[in-house]
Amino acid sequence: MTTRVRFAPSPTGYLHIGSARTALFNWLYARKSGGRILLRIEDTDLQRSTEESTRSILEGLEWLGLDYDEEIVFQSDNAPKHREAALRLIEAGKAYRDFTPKEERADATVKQGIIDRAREQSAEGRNMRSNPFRDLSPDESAARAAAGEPFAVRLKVPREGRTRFVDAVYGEQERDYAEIEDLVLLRSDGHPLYNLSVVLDDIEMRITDVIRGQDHLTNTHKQILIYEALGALPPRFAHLPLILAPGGKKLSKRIHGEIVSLTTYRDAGFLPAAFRNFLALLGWAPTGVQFAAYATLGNEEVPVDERVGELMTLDELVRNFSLERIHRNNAIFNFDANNPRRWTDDKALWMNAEYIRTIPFAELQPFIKAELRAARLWREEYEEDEREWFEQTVELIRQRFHTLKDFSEQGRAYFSDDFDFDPAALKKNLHKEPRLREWLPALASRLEAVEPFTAATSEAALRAFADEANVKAGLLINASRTMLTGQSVGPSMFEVFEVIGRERSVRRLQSGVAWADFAG
RNA sequence: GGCGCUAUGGUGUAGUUGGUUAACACGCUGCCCUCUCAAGGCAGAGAUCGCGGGUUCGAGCCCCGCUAGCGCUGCCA
Repeated sequence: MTTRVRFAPSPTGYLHIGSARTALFNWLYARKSGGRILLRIEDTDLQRSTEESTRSILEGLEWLGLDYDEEIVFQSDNAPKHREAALRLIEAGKAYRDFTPKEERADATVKQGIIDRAREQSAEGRNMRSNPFRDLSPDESAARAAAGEPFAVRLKVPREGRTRFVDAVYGEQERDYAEIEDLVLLRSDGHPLYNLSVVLDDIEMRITDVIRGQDHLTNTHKQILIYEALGALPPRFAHLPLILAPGGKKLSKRIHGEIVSLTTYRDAGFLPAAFRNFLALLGWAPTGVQFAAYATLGNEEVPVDERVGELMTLDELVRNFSLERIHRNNAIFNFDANNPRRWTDDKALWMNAEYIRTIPFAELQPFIKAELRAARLWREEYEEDEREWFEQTVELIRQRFHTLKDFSEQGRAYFSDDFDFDPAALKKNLHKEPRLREWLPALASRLEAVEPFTAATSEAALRAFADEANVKAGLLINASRTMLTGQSVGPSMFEVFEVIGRERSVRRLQSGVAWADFAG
């Protein structure tokens, strides 16, 4: 039987990084086993579901490079079928009508209310089968319903027995029926509830393996009960450990903000491959990852079998993936909201930088193009006449960049004459030595005569000039860096000269802008 | 409260059927390289493997107890 898995997010917000990882693992498993991965939008909670959220989920998946097979299923479309199924369960004696009036609950306090009630009930020894309508005669039940009395439909959980299943990650699971309430299948307003809808849809979509967050582990027993009531065979289950915030707390939008949203990483200049790689390593690792990351991603000279580092291409992830290697303990996503340098997990940041400086230029190019275009720095020539120059420049600057944003921010001066000077750089490299105001234009004149204009020749010219003026070359070098790029840090200055070119270099060295607000 | 799950340095992880000084990556510190900053190289700090018992010649790996964290416990998903 072909493996069929599904990713089933509820569209009640952006795509959470935990959900993104669930999607990734489902995708990896499907591709590894030559099966199919389906997408189902669980929008049964009409109040909270939004189309915008659905769009953002689709965008997120696309960004991560996770495609899906077959048509998207919208769970709400199946609501009528789910309702009928619940009603049939009543006919079959597997469920019953509960005429208890609906209890209204304020959304903000539900959680605490539920815990409080559970605590009380367990203290006085709760009987999960105590609902007075459970044993109402079918005739009376039907009569009251026919008279228009509203009712919810509850599953009639057998009095004696246990559910059991073997989770691919967590192993054997068992639960006594006595611990499971007669769960509601259908609300009194006719809306089918999560557990029912999931089971019905998974059956209809012929899902063979359900891979989802560990928060569903204990609820799986309820779903198994529904499968049994329906006379259907449950799929295999694999639950994933959760991703927690520092301190082991739940990672939530309200407390942690945009850090949990996948789009944040896209917008912050992450390469999808890098973030995907990072996500894959949260709660999973290939056998014996004990080798240092191999030097170059996508380096064909490194035999595939020896690539067991942490840096893996999509193909490698697929090849190495297995449910058995998934951990059982929750992972902590490390970040420090008060530290801009560590706004997100260190390792994610490192991995992105690693990808940016090591993937083949051709793979990186489209992302840089998009970034420069967004910053209005892109020129079509970069793909035609100036293609070589563009590649040389990118190769030079990407070595020390961490995100795609750096290409339009720190790297702005390479693509535009309109760039800002870092005040700290001005102070440190220029204003400290007023004589630079004379030296730099003089240096510019020397450079004008250099032929050809390359890193080597510009270096020779600069060093000769330094000797004659009796200044340290380093002083001129650092000053030039600031004049040419606006910054105090960057690639080797002579490489920068070559890439910026004679004309622009000379102009920038002669420019007075950097001295504009210099008082001394 | 009940039930379930988990527990290796700050974080992510490796630790094969129990066997010598607990491994890798990120981060951190120092040095080298050097025109700056990265990268890279070298060196280093950081873990009594949650705690307490037990089995064993020997336990991070097995057993028991405890603790902590997380999850579920809804006419939310």
